[in-house]
Amino acid sequence: MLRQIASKPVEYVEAQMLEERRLAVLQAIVSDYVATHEAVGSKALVDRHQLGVSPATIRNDMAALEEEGYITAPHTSAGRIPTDLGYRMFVDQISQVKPLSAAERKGIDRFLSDAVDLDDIMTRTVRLLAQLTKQVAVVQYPSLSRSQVRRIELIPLNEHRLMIMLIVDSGRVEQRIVECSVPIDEVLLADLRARLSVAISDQPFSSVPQRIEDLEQSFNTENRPLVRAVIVEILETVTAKLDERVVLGGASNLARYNEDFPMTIQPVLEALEEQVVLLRLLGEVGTETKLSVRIGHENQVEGLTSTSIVTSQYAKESTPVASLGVIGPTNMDYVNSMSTVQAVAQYVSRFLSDE
Amino acid sequence: MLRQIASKPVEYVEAQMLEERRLAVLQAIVSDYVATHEAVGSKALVDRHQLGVSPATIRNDMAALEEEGYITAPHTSAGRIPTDLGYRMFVDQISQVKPLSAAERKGIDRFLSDAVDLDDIMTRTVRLLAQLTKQVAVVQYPSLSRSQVRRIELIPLNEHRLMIMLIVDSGRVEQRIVECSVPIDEVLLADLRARLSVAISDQPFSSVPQRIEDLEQSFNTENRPLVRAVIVEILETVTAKLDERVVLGGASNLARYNEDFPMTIQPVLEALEEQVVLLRLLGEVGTETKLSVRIGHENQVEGLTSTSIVTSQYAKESTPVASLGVIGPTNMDYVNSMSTVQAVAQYVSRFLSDE
DNA sequence: GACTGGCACTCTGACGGCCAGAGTGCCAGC
DNA sequence: GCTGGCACTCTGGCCGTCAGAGTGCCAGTC
Repeated sequence: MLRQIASKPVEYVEAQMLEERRLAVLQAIVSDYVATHEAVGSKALVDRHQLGVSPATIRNDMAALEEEGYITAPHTSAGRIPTDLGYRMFVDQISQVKPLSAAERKGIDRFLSDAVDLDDIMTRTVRLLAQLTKQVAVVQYPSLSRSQVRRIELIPLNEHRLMIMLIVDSGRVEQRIVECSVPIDEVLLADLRARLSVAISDQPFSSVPQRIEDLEQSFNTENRPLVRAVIVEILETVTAKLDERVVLGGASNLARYNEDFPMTIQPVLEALEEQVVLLRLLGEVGTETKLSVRIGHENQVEGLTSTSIVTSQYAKESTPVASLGVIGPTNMDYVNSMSTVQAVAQYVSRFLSDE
Repeated sequence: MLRQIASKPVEYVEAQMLEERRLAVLQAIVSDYVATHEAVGSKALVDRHQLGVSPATIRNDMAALEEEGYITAPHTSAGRIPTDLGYRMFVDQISQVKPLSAAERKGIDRFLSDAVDLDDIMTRTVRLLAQLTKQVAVVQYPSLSRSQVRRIELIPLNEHRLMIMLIVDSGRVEQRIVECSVPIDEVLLADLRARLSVAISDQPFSSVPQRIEDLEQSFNTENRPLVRAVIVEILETVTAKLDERVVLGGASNLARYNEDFPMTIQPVLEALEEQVVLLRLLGEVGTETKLSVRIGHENQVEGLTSTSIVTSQYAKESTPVASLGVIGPTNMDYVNSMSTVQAVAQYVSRFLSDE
C-alpha cells in the first residue's frame, strides 16, 4: 500500500491524501453525530479526533463535503449533520463488519438454545435483536414458499370435522379445519392421507398444486366432496396464504428517539403495524444474501423515509428462508446494528439447520 | 321515582336535587374533558350543557366537587379536570352500556366471520378493537388451564425425532418435539398414543399430570426412556408453560395521545411489551365475569398508572376462557370503549362457541 | 497550493419582562 | 340557594436581549 503510493506522482499522492482526509472527516462527523445526536462543528471534530490539522482546514473540507451532498447544516451557524448520502458513504466504507465479542456471542447462543419450538425461536430472536441494538427488531418466519412439506396428517376431530395438519421442514405447522356434511369414514381418511402423503411429502410448496389437483379423480364419486374439501384447504394454505408471518419487538425503543428527534413516531408505529409493509421491507432485499442496509429515502415505504433498516437473510441448511433485521432512525449506530444483525442471522441459521 | 321524591320532606328533595346537579356537573366535566382534552371552566360548562343555572352557581358546585376529590384544577386559573375518582364515579354511573348500532354490529360480525383459525380470530379481534376504540387493544388467547385436551397425536418426523401434538378444545394446537437416541418403534408409538389418548382425551389440563404420571410404569424397561421423554414434554406443556399468549394491536394509537399529553409513552410501550404485565392486567379481573374498568391508579402495574383499562372476559360455551380489552389514557371515551369491548367480547364468545 | 489564525457575521436557545385571556373565589344582594 | 360583579391569579404567547457556537472568508505563512 505504502509502496504503491510512493510510486505515484507527487500531485496524485497529495490529492489522494486530501481525499482520504475528507473521508476521515465524514466518518468522524457520522460517528460523532451518531454518538451525541448533536450537529458537530469543526472545533469539536479536531478536539475529539486526531486529524492533525486545524479547525479552519476542517471547515474547508466540510464545505466541500456539503457541496458534494454528504453533509448538511441545519442552519447557518450550527455544526453539520450527515445526509442520507453521507450515511451511505459511511456504511459502504465499512468493508467488514466488526465481529461481536465472545461474551456477546455466548449470550446469543445461550438465549436461543433454550427455545422449544419455532414460535419460541422467533420470539426469542426478536427480543434478542431489540435488546442488543436498542432498536425495533423484525423477524420474518421461514417462508413457506421456499419450504417443503415434510408430512401431512389428517386428524378427525369428530364425526363431521377434520383437521389438516401440514408439517413443514422449516418447523412451521399449518393447521386447517374442514367441515364435512357426511360422517367421516376412517378408512377413506387413511387412504386419502396415504395418497396425499405420497404426492406431496418432501415436495416444495410451489409444486403442491400441480401434484394434488388430479387426486380427486381417483376417488369414488361419493367420497369426492370430502376429498375436494381437503384439497381446497391445502391449496389455500400453500398458495393464497403464503401468509408470511412477521414478529416485531422493541417498539418502546422508538420512544427514546422521539425525545431528541423531529421524527414523529406515529407514522412509524403505523407502518410497523402493517404486516404487508414489514414484509415488503424484509422482502425487498431481493437477491442479496448478505447484510443489507437501506438508509432514509433509499427506503420507499411511506412513513419510514426517515428511518434506516438493516436486514440480513437467514438460512436453513444453506438456503435462505427469510430475513430479520432492525429499524431505527437514520442516525443509528450502524456499526453495532450491522454486526449484531449479521451475528444473530448466523445463529438463527445454525439453529434452524441443526435442529 | 317521582312519587317517591314527592313523598319525602321538602329539605330532602332539595338536597337530593342539589346532589343530582352536582352529579350532572361532574358528568358534564368528564364528557367535555374527554371530548376536548382541555380543562373545562364554569362558563364553558353552562354554555354547552343545559344546566339551568349560572356559571357562579356551577363554580360553587365545582368547589364542592374538588373538595370531595372528584375533580382538580391543574393550576389556579385553569378549568377543572376529573381525578381518577371522578372518572370512577362517572363510570359507575353508567349503569347500562350503550348498545352498538346495527351497522357496527354487522361490521364486527362480518369481520370476524372471515376468520379461518384461532390465530386468525385473535388477530382480527385485536385489530377490530383497536380500530373501533382508537386505542391499544389486547386479546388473550383462550386459556389452557381452563381447557380440555381434545386429542393427542404422536407424529414421527424421522427415526429419532417425534412431534407431540396436543389439540385443545379451544382450538389451540400445542406442538413439542422430542429427540430420541434409539430409533422410534412404530408399534410402540401407536401403543403409547392409544394409552395417552385414553388417559387424557377430553380431560382438563389441570388433571393431566396425575393421569399420566404412572403411565411409564406399564411399559417395558427398554421403552421407558422414550415414554418418559414424551410424558415430560406433555407435562411441561400443560403445567409450567400454561403459557398464556396475548396479542397486542393499535400501538400507534398511543402516539396520538402523546401530542397533547404529559403522559410519556415510553413506559407504557415498555409495559405493553411485557407479556407478563399484560397477562396480569387481563387476569386481575378475577371473579368478575362482566365488564371491568380500572382507572389510573387503581391499576397497580408500574408504568400504566396514568392509563385506564377496560376489559371483559369472553367465553366458550358459557364458561369464561380469557379476557380482552383496551388500554388508553385515563381521559378516554369510556362510554364508547365499554360498549365496544363488551360487544366484541360477546361476538368472540359466540364465534368460539358455535365453531 | 495547502494550511492557519483572525475576524466579522449569523443563527439558535435561554432568559426575563410584559400583557391579554381565562378562570376562579368571594361577597353582597335578590 | 342562586346570581352578578369584582378583584385576583396563573398561563401562554410575544417580544427584545444576549451569550455561545459555528461558519465563511481573507490575508499571511510554509
